[in-house]
Amino acid sequence: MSGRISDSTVRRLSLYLRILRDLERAGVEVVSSARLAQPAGATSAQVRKDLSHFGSFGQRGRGYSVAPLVRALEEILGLSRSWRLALVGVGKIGTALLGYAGLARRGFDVVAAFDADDAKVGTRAFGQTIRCVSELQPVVAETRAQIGVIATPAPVAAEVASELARAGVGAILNFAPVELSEIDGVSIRTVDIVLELEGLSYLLTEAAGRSAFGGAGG
Amino acid sequence: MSGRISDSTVRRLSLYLRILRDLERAGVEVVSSARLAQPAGATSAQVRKDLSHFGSFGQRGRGYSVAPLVRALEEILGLSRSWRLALVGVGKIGTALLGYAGLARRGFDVVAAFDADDAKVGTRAFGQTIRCVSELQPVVAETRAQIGVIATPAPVAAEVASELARAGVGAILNFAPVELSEIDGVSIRTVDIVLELEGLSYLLTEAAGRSAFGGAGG
DNA sequence: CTTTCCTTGTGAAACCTTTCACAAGGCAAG
DNA sequence: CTTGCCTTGTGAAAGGTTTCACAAGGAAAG
Repeated sequence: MSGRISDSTVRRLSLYLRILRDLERAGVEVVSSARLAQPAGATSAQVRKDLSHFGSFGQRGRGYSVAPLVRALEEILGLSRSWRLALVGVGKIGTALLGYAGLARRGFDVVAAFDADDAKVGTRAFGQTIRCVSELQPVVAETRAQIGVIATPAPVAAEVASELARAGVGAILNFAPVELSEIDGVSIRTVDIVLELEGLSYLLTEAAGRSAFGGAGG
Repeated sequence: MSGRISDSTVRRLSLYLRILRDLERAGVEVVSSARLAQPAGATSAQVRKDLSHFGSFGQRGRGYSVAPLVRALEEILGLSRSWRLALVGVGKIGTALLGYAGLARRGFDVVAAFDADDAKVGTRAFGQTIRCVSELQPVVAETRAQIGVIATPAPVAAEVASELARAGVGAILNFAPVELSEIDGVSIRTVDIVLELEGLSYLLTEAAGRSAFGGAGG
């Protein structure tokens, strides 16, 4: 078992965990790979293969015991602990993140918030005092935040990313619409809303083309 | 050329387009696949392969003319027009989206906003009057929104999705933390922040394990 | 016109992910 | 204990994406 695990597998594991927690709350004790796959939009074989990378969690002829599998997935994903987040950029998206109670509930605690705007620095928002970005390095180091969240305008995102890296974060979640170049020892994920919309635009355009020239119409 | 284009190819095309627009603004007239690949985090071969699915846009020995390639990509991605968005859920994320000027600038216009909270219904936010979700179907149909954006709590997201579909949208961008089941004729993309953070949690945990038991430490 | 230097477009190869299909094994009923 | 049913875990096959490597072709210099 366990070599290098693909990104898509890890994504699905998160999804399975979410579904399993719902089942646990609903009092379900045992679940089959098929039942787990359905709401995840996966196949039963995929569920079994994904889990098999980490061990044997099921029982043949019976299925998976929900509670132990929840604990196992939490362990695998590193969710049996909590993580400290440093948020950079308290604009619209940053504020939405600060106010999103779901983060803390799932073990992601914002421990510091930064902005470059002097009008915002020193004010409080959702329990955080906003600090100046010039303090980023010492404050992030001191709070030992492990994950940096970038919600700044695109032009400064790269600079902020390398400051976060130097301050010691091991991972960055980037909401700025730029592809950040790799930083050694730091895992980066970018969430790009415009990119998602453009992807949908492509699919809509393609569908329109098909119905006009190819398919059965509609 | 052109069969079924993969999601990752479309994503990269969006990225290329963004980079090309920057180059165009900077006065660059010709670009090689290598130069285009670098900021996209791709390889030159990948750029050429991605583009080759749609035709021949370059000139051997020279590269790609920036301006024509920008127009071609806009055409391919369906961005030479604008799209109408219907936003459902004007909470923290919904408000951030409404206030995000970047959307309209790139041709994604919010033409209707809905919420279930009576205290919000009738108020205005960023130029939109918030309407009651009970009006969703007629208003979406009337405004002919092509893309629905779901920024509601998870439990109601599935119901909202099928209402949007019935009202005639062809695509949905979902910010609720649920995997929506497929709807015929509707393309769905989910942006799930907690999932992204959990992915980073996995990578951090894995890295810690490696440095403790395997790697050179640090 | 010839030579040199580039860079594209693209089959083929390598690599990775998903799906298939079935042996292994457990549970329950009789 | 035996039979029938069910579900896992997993090699092998299929399917997809990325990378390689090079022929084809254009530009520029002499």
